[in-house]
Amino acid sequence: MSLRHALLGLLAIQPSTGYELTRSFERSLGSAWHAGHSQIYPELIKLEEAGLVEVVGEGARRSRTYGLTSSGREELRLWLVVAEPSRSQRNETLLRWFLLAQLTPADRRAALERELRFVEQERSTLERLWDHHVASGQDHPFGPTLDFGRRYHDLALDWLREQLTAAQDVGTTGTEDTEPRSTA
Amino acid sequence: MSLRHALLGLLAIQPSTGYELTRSFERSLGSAWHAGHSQIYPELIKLEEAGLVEVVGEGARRSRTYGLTSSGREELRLWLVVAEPSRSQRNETLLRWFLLAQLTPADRRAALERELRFVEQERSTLERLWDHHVASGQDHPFGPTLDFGRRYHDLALDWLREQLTAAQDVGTTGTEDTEPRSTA
DNA sequence: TAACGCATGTAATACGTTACATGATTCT
DNA sequence: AGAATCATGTAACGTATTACATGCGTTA
Repeated sequence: MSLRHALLGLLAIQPSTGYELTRSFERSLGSAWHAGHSQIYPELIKLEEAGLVEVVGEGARRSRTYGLTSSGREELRLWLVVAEPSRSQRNETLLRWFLLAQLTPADRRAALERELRFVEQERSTLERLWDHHVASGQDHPFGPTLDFGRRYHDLALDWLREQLTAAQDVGTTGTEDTEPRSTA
Repeated sequence: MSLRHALLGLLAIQPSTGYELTRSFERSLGSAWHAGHSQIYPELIKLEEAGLVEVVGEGARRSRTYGLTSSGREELRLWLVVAEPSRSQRNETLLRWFLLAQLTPADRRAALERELRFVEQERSTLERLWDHHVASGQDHPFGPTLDFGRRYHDLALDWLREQLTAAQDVGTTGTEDTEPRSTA
């Protein structure tokens, strides 16, 4: 039940509307957790019924701004410090990377090049955000997160480039270029 | 629908029973995707009905070994090379790390120390697996995966240690140790 | 023969995605 | 006035988790 705690975490940073939370998932928390508005609005109502959040303001277009209650803050603390973490992950990108070895060298090169372009794109987006963060001089709560993302993408780029080099060596040293790595 | 492709990928490495696939998720693919046996057995039946896998052998205790059919191999190829990837992720551990900034410095230190112990443990397990892999001289399909995991864990250790140092500085330079970073 | 690990299955519940649906406000 | 964006909601469907359930084969 991590959606609940992701919402509490975002509301601990600042009170927000469901709409703003939806964008925070896309912009700040996307690499750790994903949720769309159709999940967020019902969950906010459940959190309110449970007394963990409360409406702290209403604005234009029927919007409600939610904030943490003290028991919401305590629940977040318990989850982060006391509760036994669940370590299970789902990362479709990583799944793809780990299965690329099953392709022919030609297919593998094509797939690796697509992944490289994707990661390069993401990396440069993060660099722009990072520059902006540094220039602002603000101690934004997602500063460390941004830095982690930059380093992760650098690692991913190195690894993908090595895999691509390895796949190119196979394809240019006389080995058949159309045979799978393992004929199983 | 990545479970389907994760299974096809594992069966591309070698034909396996549902039980073996369950363990592969724990041991090899755990950092990319998770699935338990109660999901795997029904999915294997659906894959068989769809003609993507077939029973290639039966063993003791009613076990069936499944292998890829040629259309299963083609489906895997299409997914890896042609299909538009879905990039959404869920990583509860990362979610926790990104929300730690919302805790008091004391709580944050406690949580970071727990995370450090966990990652150190994982890292040493990977090192043992890596040593074994290198010693075996075999070109195992999860060799690159293992290497990625080692580097990722090194990055995570660096980052966590930096966060811990920062949290300790806050707690030892006269600042209140029991106040949240942001009083929101 | 008891315990353990292998091997499979299903039912109930919870969680997540996609599609449908509506209306308010701002900008051009 | 029309388009874009803000802002919320729900229904149907698909996926995942937890708990329950059974039986075979090996080893101590």
